[in-house]
Amino acid sequence: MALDMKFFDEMEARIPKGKVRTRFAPSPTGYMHVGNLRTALYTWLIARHNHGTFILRIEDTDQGRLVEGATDVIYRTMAECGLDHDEGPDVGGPVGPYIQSERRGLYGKYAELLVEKGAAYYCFCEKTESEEDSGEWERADDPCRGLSPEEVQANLAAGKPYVIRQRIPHEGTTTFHDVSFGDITVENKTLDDQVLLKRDGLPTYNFANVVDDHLMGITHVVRGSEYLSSAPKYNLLYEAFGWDIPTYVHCSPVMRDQHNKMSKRHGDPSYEDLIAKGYLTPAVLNYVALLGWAPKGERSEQEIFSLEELVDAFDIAGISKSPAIFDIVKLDHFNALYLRALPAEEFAKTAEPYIRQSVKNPAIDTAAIAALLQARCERLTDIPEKVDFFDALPEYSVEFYTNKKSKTDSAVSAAMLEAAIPALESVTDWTMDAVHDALIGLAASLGVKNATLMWPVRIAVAGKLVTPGGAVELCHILGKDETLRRLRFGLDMLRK
RNA sequence: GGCCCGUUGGUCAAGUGGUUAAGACACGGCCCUUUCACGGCUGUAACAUGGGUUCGAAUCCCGUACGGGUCACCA
Repeated sequence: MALDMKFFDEMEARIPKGKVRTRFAPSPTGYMHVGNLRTALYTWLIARHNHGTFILRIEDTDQGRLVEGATDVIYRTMAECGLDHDEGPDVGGPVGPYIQSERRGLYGKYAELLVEKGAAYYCFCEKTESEEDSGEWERADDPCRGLSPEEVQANLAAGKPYVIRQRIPHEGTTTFHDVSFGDITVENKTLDDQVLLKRDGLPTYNFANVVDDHLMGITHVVRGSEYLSSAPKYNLLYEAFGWDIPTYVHCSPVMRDQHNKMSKRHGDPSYEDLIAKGYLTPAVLNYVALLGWAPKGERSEQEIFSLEELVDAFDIAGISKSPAIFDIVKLDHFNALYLRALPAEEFAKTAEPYIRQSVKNPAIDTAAIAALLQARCERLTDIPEKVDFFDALPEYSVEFYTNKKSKTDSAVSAAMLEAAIPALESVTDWTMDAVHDALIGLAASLGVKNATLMWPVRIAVAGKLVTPGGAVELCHILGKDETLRRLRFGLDMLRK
């Protein structure tokens, strides 16, 4: 069979040169887990830091695992995170198509080219189960490796189904270089003749990657460390084609604990889950960036990074070799920081729906509540539970009135409420200042410390130990009538 | 089992032959405060292990242990 060499030359001619080009290449399996997001981020950062091009490519060579709507999740997540791409299925570009299933014709041609060059061969064997499943570790040479050209032609002519396998040399070693792991050398005999082109004519992940990364002019390949051990085979492929080898950046996995990767199966949160749980996108991105990467040198103490700052600071050398455990508690901390850094109006707007989940009373000023909440909230989803008492006073225990530091117990609290009620009744203009002055003045005239009066008032109006804001703020937001009603109710309770 | 990789406090991590071994989260204490929180100060806590090399090793070499990855017509 004669290969159309002009075709290959034309493909070569399309490849952009000279600029950094990176790609995020997810499989549309319907779930953007944290490790994926981190890979996307790092890949994007390398492109942006170097004023290069960022490409989105969809790897859908496994028809069996396709999930409906999965590509939309990818597009949406990338857009929400601000990880914009310059080339991709939706925006096009010079080296498309950007969906592997639409490139299917290509891979066969390149596989045949490899056969021509002697670096691959046709295999007509039945599908075999994996060695691991069969319990066999020793792998014999594939019988088709030694087929004569005539035998191959005969099988082909007979229409026998086939795959194309890579012909790995039995002798020698292969060394490949990774930016974070350095040089890794393996003996070729430990590598096996992996399938390049599957029986269905679609390429395997490994082969599609090599072909597409080359044809798309990718300069830096960022991927998980699970691909580390197949990397030597890539080198052999690149060498057989006579192509330049891109820079490899392998990243260790994001773990859920010491032993397990983050996974859907374990119920670990995806990006979308985190957002639904009340985390802010920039906080998630900031935290994820630091899971396996740290700034070097003088910036090594910085932890808070906007996306722009990351673009500026990101350096491949800072990528860690060892796996990092995802710590939701630290994410909480980052989220709290981002929540607090929001302009007050924006926080109020963001928090409003969460406040309204439990505060239905239209007379209650949600902006005032938001102002109290901003410095005391780690997750937006914590809000409804924190503010539910504004609508309805919860049932609470008299023991709440006893607090050592404030020097209160039931008797003292009763006396305080008894004094507070008339003092607040006489406040005509229910402003924050007026309520404040009335209560502080009362404490002074009673000769008790502020806390001794404030504690029982706060308990009576909120019915909770922990509240957003102090007694004065809560009374002010609740309004005069409701405040007095609750104080009287508390007093009754204490008298029983 | 073979091959490959990794190992600094509970967690994320700085550190590239000479440091009192940063910083952050979490945890404890103190201060501030009308509670909680915020903020400020402060404390506990680490170089897996055994050998080398070196005047000197968290840093370099070898072994051991432990962990991870991979050995699919999945990615």
